[in-house]
This record gives sequence, structure tokens and C-alpha cells, in this order.
Amino acid sequence: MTESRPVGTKGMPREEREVQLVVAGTEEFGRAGYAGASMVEIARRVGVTKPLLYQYFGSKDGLYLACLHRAGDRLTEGVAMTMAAGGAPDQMPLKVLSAIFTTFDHDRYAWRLLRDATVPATGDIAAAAADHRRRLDAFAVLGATQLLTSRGLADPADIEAVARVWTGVVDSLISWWIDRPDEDAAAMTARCARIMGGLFGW
Amino acid sequence: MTESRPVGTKGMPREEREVQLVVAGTEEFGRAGYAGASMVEIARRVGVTKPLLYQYFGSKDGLYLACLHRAGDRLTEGVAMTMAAGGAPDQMPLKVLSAIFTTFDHDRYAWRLLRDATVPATGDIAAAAADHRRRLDAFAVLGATQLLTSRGLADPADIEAVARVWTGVVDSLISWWIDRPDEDAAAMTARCARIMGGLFGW
DNA sequence: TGACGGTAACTTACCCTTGGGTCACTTTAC
DNA sequence: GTAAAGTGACCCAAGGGTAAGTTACCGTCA
Repeated sequence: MTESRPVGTKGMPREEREVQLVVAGTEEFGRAGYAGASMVEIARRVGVTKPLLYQYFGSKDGLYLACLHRAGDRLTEGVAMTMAAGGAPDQMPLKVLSAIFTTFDHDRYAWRLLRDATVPATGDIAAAAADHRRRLDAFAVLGATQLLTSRGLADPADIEAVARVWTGVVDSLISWWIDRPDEDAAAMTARCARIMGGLFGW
Repeated sequence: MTESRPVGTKGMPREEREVQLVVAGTEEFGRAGYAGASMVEIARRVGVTKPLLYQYFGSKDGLYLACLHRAGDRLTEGVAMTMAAGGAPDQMPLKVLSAIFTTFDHDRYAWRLLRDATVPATGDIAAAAADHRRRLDAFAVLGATQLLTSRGLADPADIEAVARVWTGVVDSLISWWIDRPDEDAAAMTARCARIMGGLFGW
């Protein structure tokens, strides 16, 4: 092999370190938002210093984009597979929740990156975040359309509102889940099933 | 009168200016979060300069606290009156929504201050925000308890999760509402009634 | 085998812009 | 002339970003 493998020097190989930094970045960005997060703090979490972070990711935006893409791609993939499988409209919410919980069981802050309000209004990040959100919202709108149509509601604004609320529900559940580290994905799914059954008869 | 009334000089009296600044601050903090908001931008919105803002509110935290207390107090008051009036558990959500929409029709960003994740983790602001949130969450927990109990669900964690989701639903609806300036409080309430009726039979 | 050079991982010390915060001063109504 | 409303110009810390150097592993060639 011409390059890579065991490594170069004292620490660890770049790939491994990058993963560490993206994980730490996701947590910090998810916790404090883009504006509130500090690069030196992210580096400190991993036990390295700021310049290494910059050498690997170029800028705060670069690191954020790496975190965002990882989270967005995993999320979109999981939801797409679930939605593609099909099913009754009022069964989809629980299935999607189950997929999300399973995907992010050990990476619970990732979801928040997609909905971070503190990113600059213009630029690469805004575009990338909007793109990921658009893809995800498309699924939400699809699900909302199926659900509302099955109940005889067809106002496009109603559909959009329901889709928006749905993403907010996921947001809240994940936020609550973050505060309960002992609850695993299966327990979360069971809880949601119980609640939805009790409240809506779904 | 020993002071106040018509004024002193060219602009407008302090009280009036303070209200303007709190309104502008609420919008900017609500839009960009505490960390992302800029004091000079808030002053600029009102047409004054930063030193005046500091003369009146002392610091960024001081302004934020003024905005937070105004929003929190109005919100708590409105919700408390609605909850005190009582009613069937599955009628409360719509009543509370109606109260919130009416209260914040012309101040839609205010709600977000209570749930701003970019405030520093410790200090006056964190304490005040936690306090307002605690009061509001108490209402949410109360409503969730009544609702879940009426359906035979009693797990305390379920109740907490539902309460958390409820606040997230309000968050989402207001966020959607902000994007629809033409929709007034009555229209929002009617929309929510229609959707809840269609989806849950409430 | 062991000196040596190359390279990757990593750091110390710095620069510079942004933005919170302040001071001394000016303008205007009474 | 006094007091309130308001400003221009400044200070300073925090944090994004960079330059230049240091450490340790590796291959390799006498």
C-alpha cells in the first residue's frame, strides 16, 4: 500500500481523529447551536488543540458541514427506507420514529443540527441545512398528506402545518430522550406506541 | 408630577423607547437566539445607537431578561387563566392554543425566548429562563396528567414525555405561524380545531 | 543495524475581526 | 442652566483562524 495503515506518529491516524472530532462537534453544535459552540471547546473534548481541528476541517463551517452531512445523510436514508416500505397512514409515524430512534441511539444530538436556528442566514451552511431539511420535510409532507387525506382533510396549508408539527414532535421526543440516557431505542418506541394508542387510538 | 410625561429632549420618553427596544430585542433574540443576536443590530432596528441601549438595560443580559420576563409573564398569565377555567381534558389543548395565539398575535417571536438553547448554561438568564419554563411546564404536566389519566395511562415518564411534546407542538405551530404573517389568531385557532378534529376526533 | 530523511500528527504562540461594554460629549425641551 | 435623550469614538475579551515549529514513527540505504 502506498499510504496510510498503521500511521505516522504519536497520536492516532487522521481518519480516526476526524471521526472523534465530528462526534464531539455534533454534540457541541447540537447542544449550544452553531453560534454558541466554540471550536476550542470541541478540540478540548477530544484532547487535541484548535489548529489540528482547522488542519482537518479548514474552518468552523467546514466542521459544521461535516457534522451536518453525516447526520442528514443517515437520517434521510433511514426515513426513506421506512417510508418506502409503505403501510397504513396512521402506522407510519410510529415506524418512522422507530427508525429515527434506532439510527441515533448513540448520537442523539445529531437531529438538532438539521433544525439549528443559529446558523448564518446565508452561505454554504444555510444552503446545505436547507437542502437536508427540504429532503426530510418532503417525507413529512408526504406522510401528512396521506394521513390528512385519509381523514377527509385536504387544505394544503393544513398539510404543511401538520408536517411542521410532526418535525417538532420528533424534536421534542429527542430532546426528552437526551435527558434520559438510560432509555434505549426500543423503550422509546414502545413508549410512543403506548401513548399514541392511548391518546389517538392509532 | 416630579418627572416623566411629555419628555426631555428630541427623541421620545424613556418608557416608550424601552418598549420599542424590548420589542425589537424579542424579535432579534427570538430569530437568532441569545448567542446569535447582536446588540448593535437591535439598536439599529429602533433607530438609536448602542450606548442608549446600554444606558437603559445595562447589558445584553439585562435586555434579554427584560424581554424574557415580559414574554414569560404574559404567557403564564394567559395559560393560567385558561387552565383555571377548566373543561374536558381533550378540549384544553385547543383552548390553550387559542389563548397563546391571541396573546402573541403581534409578538410571535416571544415564545421562543423561553426555549432558547443558546443562552449560557449558568447565570441569571439561565435561572430566569428555567423558572419561566418550570412554571409553564407545570401547566403542561397538569394537562398531560388529566389527559392521560382519562385514557387510562398513568406512567409518570409517559406524562412527562407528553408534556414535553406538547410544548414542542406549540413551538412548531408558532414557528409555522411566523412564516404566515397574514394568518391571524382566529384563523390559527380554527385551523388547529379542524386538524385535531380530523386526526384525533377531539 | 543504525543513522537519516521524510512525513504525518500535533502544539505554542500569535493575528485580527467581531461584538459586548464604556466615556465623554452634544443636543434639545423646559 | 439643568436634566434627559442621544451619539462618536473608543477599550477589551472572546473566539475564529494561521504560521512556524516540534515530536515520533517509518522506510531505506550504507
